[in-house]
Amino acid sequence: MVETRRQQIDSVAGALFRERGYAATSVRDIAQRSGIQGASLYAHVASKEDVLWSIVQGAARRFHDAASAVSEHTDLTAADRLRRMIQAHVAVVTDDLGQASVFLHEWRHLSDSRRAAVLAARDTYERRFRQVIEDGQRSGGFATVEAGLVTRAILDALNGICGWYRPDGRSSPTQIADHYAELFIHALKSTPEDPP
Amino acid sequence: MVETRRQQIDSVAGALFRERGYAATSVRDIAQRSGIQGASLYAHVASKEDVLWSIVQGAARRFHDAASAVSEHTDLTAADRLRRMIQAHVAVVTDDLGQASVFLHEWRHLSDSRRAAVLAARDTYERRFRQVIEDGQRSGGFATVEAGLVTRAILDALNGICGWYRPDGRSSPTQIADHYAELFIHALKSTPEDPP
DNA sequence: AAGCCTACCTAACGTTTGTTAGGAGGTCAA
DNA sequence: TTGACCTCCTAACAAACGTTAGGTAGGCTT
Repeated sequence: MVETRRQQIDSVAGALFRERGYAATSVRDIAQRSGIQGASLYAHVASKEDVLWSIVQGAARRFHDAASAVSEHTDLTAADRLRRMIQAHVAVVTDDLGQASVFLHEWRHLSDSRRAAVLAARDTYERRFRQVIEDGQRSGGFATVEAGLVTRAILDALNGICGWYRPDGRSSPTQIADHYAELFIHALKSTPEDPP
Repeated sequence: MVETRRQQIDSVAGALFRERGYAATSVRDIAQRSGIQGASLYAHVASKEDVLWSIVQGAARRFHDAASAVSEHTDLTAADRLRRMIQAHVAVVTDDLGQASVFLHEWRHLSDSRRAAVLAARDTYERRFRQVIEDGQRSGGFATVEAGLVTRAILDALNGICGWYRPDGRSSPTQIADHYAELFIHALKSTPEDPP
């Protein structure tokens, strides 16, 4: 499949926004790295914000799809579901660092209604994690800790990967995901002092 | 103690940089919220970057001091040291969200040499956490997990507090710190399958 | 060959940005 | 009272910004 110019622009912009932030990236920067002049970008996009929106939407869909695929497996234990959700999240983040990073950090530059839509999507996504933790607490596998705070800790840790992950680094996405899953699941496992 | 205009500017700028990002905050924004006109800011600061640098330096010092105070307690177990470091970190973050957030997220807008200095300070700070984890692994209290990855997870989770903490929220800084400390220390505790 | 469409270039525009320079008013010390 | 200093205001500057408009070249279809 041949990448269209629009797809290239989105990809280039995603990387630049990750490197510099949305506000510190100009349309001339994006165009230059795409191999065209600044104003030529407008043959493909309506506005700078449209590029941001396109990237954010793409990421939102990927995170949503990834989480949905796991959520439907109610036959699994909460621990296994959490593991799979962590694995899915890490996969989405590391598969396109620019896109994920923009979704996680640059959405605030969107105009009001779009920003509200993104926040809603992020809340929905976060609630899926929280639900799994609460399910685990109800079924007794997980300790009765503050589910909201734990959810935040997990997601912030997962989202931080955007900042330091390098494809040529020591750990592969799968290894990172497995380590993180082990860490947080172990953190949540009931101890003898917390009987169900 | 009366706040000087410079201190006010740093404080205001810290909050604005946290809300909007450095690049999307203009000197006119900072001045306006400080109660003066844009160009008047230059009676107090040399440049916009100088404001950023001032904030980043202040935060760097606070994080460093907080961690140093704990590191010196080699009489404590690794778990207790980690607990105290987490508590100290949360205290610094929540005590001045703007300053902490800028140190954690906006430093990349500094010029090259200053940016390098900040990165070095951040690395030093991160290494303190890692050292405690490795000490715990050596003494047997902590599981033999990837210390680097665990350090990243912990710090990313702690740094994420900048984004969602509200002084009028449900949890006080102390509660958050205690929950997070319990979570990560429990995550690191050896299990029966990991004998020392 | 002619016409249409797409994808680009170039020039330009109005706005915003970080910053400089000159001036005025208020305060303080001699 | 005078002079120096500080803190602000205002005007202005050069550069950068996101974007629009007009034009050209190439490819495709009839």
